[in-house]
Amino acid sequence: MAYRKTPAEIRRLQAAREHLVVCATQVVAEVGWSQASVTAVADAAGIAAGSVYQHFPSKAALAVEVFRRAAGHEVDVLGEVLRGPGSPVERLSRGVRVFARRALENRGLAYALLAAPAEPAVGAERLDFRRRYRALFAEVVDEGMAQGLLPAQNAGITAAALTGAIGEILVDPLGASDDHSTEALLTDLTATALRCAGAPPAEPGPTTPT
Amino acid sequence: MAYRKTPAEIRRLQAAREHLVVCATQVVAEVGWSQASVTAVADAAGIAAGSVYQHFPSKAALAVEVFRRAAGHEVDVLGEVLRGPGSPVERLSRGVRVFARRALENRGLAYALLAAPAEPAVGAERLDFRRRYRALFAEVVDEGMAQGLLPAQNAGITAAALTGAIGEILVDPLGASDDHSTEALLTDLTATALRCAGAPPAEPGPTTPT
DNA sequence: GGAAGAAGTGAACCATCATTCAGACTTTCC
DNA sequence: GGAAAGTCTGAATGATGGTTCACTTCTTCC
Repeated sequence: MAYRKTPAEIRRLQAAREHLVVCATQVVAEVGWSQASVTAVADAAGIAAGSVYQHFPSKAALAVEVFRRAAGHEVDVLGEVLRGPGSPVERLSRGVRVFARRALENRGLAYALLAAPAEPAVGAERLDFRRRYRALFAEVVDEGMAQGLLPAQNAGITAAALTGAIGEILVDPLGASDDHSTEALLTDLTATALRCAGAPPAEPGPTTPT
Repeated sequence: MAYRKTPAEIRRLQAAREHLVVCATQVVAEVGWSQASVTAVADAAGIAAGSVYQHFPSKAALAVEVFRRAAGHEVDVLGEVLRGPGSPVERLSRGVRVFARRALENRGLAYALLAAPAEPAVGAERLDFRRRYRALFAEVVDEGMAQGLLPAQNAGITAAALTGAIGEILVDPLGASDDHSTEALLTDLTATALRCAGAPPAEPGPTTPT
């Protein structure tokens, strides 16, 4: 007989899928892609390994979904800051700060998104993700140049440098751990980013000598 | 009975080992760590898979050797430029150019060294490798500050930004392929790097091509 | 209530490699 | 020449981990 799923059932399935994605994201943030086996993820979500395949055709598909969600959110947040109010230089400054702060506050996830070893499907997503980040930064740099606030430069390269710098610091965080040194790190990083874009040096902030 | 290997035999074994490492490096540069199976590497070297274990106790050990060789050479080359003649700013400029040019000219290897997915043992080596790169850059930046050529800054972060920027451009090379755009890319990248370190923009004449 | 369809389970299955090892082949030394 | 020691081979072994599937449990609908 026909069997049409009741709305409640549909919702339940959606919720189960959602729960799976959320749990998988946590697992990935904690142990990285390479350790996030189907079994580990299923366990974390409280379902059997086989049930994962009710929601996704393969492990890779689940991984891509996890990545897209998390990465998309980060891009959205950064985009809002970079396209928000203020001069291009102010927005750039705030954008770098937000990007870096979010990364440092959820380092596991940030590392997974930016750098952690992953299967090819995720690697492809990551390329796109980085490209979008760079496009956002480049847009602001271009605006800054148009307004005469920034010197002539290759905005794409500046944007790549900003993304790379933040990623690099994430991977080996120079021993930052407590709140104070995190703040100092953010300040120094922002200063470096502004110099990198050629913005006139702001008021001298606290600089941690190497 | 005792059996002492004849000098010729010792040389032969050394050469075999050497040949294996060289071939493995080529394979890694071409297909990446993840595709460089023991069989693939052994085939490339013209020996049986089992013979790899005459020279290395495990695949990881071979991978580490491959990495150390290639990475060590890169660090040496960069170190020579950065510690060579010229003002800190000139050296920084030349160093970035050399680093980036070498990477772009052997992109497969550079990608393997800097970013490609790899087993944990190689990942650990890579951390060290990046740290050494950063230390070299930071040294020059510190010198530049000491001589009043560069503004006060966190040299470690600047160094990280330089490393990250070059790596980032490598991973997604902005469509550069022919010689001219590669040169343009290097020029733009060098300019970005100098800005990043806070070097006065109009200062240098045409930088010495490597 | 009960038949039919769908979702959930988890042990079995299977593909992929790193690693081993018994036997073939080579070199040393008397 | 030949025995001992070493090197080389490549198929067998073993571990890992994604995927499947026969079966159980839950939902829908009459």
